Amino acid sequence: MSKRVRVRFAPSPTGGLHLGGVRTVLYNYLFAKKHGGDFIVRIEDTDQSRYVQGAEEYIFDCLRWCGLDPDESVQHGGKYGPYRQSERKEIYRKYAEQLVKDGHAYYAFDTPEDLEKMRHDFKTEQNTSPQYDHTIRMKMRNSLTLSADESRKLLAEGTRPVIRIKMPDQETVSFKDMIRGDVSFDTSLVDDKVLLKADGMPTYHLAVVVDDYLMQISHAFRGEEWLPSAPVHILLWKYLFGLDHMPRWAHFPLILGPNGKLSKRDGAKYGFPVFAMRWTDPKTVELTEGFKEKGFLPEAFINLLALLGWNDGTEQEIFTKEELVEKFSIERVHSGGAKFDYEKAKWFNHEWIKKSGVGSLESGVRNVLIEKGIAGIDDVVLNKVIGLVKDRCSLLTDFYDQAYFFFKSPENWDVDAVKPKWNEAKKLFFAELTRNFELNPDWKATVLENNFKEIAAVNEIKPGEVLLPFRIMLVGGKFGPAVFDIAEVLGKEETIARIEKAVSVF
RNA sequence: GGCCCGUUCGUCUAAGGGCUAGGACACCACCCUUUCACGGUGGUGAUACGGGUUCGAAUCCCGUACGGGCUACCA
Repeated sequence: MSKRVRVRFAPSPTGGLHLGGVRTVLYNYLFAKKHGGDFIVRIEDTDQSRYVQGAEEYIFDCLRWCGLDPDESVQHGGKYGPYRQSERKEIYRKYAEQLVKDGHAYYAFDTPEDLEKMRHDFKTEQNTSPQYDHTIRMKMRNSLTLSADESRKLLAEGTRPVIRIKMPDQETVSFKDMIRGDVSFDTSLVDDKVLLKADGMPTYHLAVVVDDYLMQISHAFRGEEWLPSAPVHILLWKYLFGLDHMPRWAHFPLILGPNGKLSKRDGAKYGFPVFAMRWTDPKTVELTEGFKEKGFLPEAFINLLALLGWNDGTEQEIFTKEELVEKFSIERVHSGGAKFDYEKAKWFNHEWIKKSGVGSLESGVRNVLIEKGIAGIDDVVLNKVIGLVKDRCSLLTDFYDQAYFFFKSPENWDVDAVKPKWNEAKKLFFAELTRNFELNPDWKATVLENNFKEIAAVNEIKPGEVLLPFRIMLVGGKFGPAVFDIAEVLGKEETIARIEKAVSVF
């Protein structure tokens, strides 16, 4: 039977698509693709008050950039739609009422104030946060405690009830997590979760079960933060559709920041991005850069995320997406949380830049240079430059620091490195060098190097003494790739111009 | 507080009863390089603690500690 794997997203204002989210998508995607199944993305806009315009598109943009496009979604279509939760409202109500009819759920009329009072009144040292559970449900206002007449009266008055699951007392619910093995819960310690809210929208708990059934989901993998509510979902499966149809579950470990949990809110505070792509907080209009803007390649991004909590058992660390699909196995995903290490992330990107062909880096590098104000970039020159400097760039944005001097003549020179040993003999050498370069018909690095050394020999100067000044003339400092390669790319006119300009300053 | 999950170098991890606990990032040293990187070689560095089970435990069991998650008409 073909596998159908889904991942769910809430377009909420709490933040952009963060590392953990992308990794969850990635593992779901890899599993689906490995088994020739369908990868489905669901949008959870159950809480309309939190819904943010644009967040949905943002999520799909991120997935597109990562190369993790779904087979089915609100954007991609599919035959199990609608794929947006708010368009499935009536479906959820039907199942919630079915549960009430079967005695597995009940209407609750408690107001937010009632609930607050309950949490206050029942709070003790042993129980610091009381829950709406089997011990107190009979002390609240719901269809279990009120008579039919009283309920009808409340409804007539316009009170909109919620539907809560009636958790059984003293039952053990267990399931086999594909990563953790057997996990079990005592139902008396789980509260009566709201299934259908007063506004008629379902909570995650109802929606996830109903949708997974109707959409014939075979596997559902999510973050570890969902583990405590698993018993609710399992019970709903049991009551509504039977455990035989329940998808296989796996709960991924969390990705941690330097001091504990990785918070979406803290965005850029860590000194490294936490989002896949730039996210603008709609409330504060605060803009947070993502891995894309920081100069990561999408191939490197999914590679490093895949290895944060999974490995194939060999010592291989660099994987293409195709290799990941082939080698991924859910059983090899770790159960422990992983702390994110930005240094290692940059190493992955560096490896990918080195591995990438000049052509595939071209547009990304061009954008970086344009953003830094370098205009009129020649294609041929850009390609040569990328080939020359890509081994020394960890991030796409490093290309500016490593290559700006190909496009901008130096304004300042590291004169301290030249001046102390600068003399007439060297001046003469460079005068002769420019004359030689002017007449040079074959502007190639190797030719330039030979001529350079010959002139040095004739002038009885060690090449080493004039090599560093030459470099500083061309780029301004003690950095960059091999000097003669730089000169070749710069071209005859520019090289000579830079030498003459610098000589006049030294 | 209660419940659940977890714990191997600083970090990501390998080793699922059996050689000196392996690799990668970071760090340090040396080599290469008439700049800086890349690269190469080597080095420092870990089984949280205490009990069991076993000829033998990082590995299985129990307890403790620590970390994380959940405890909303959020997801």
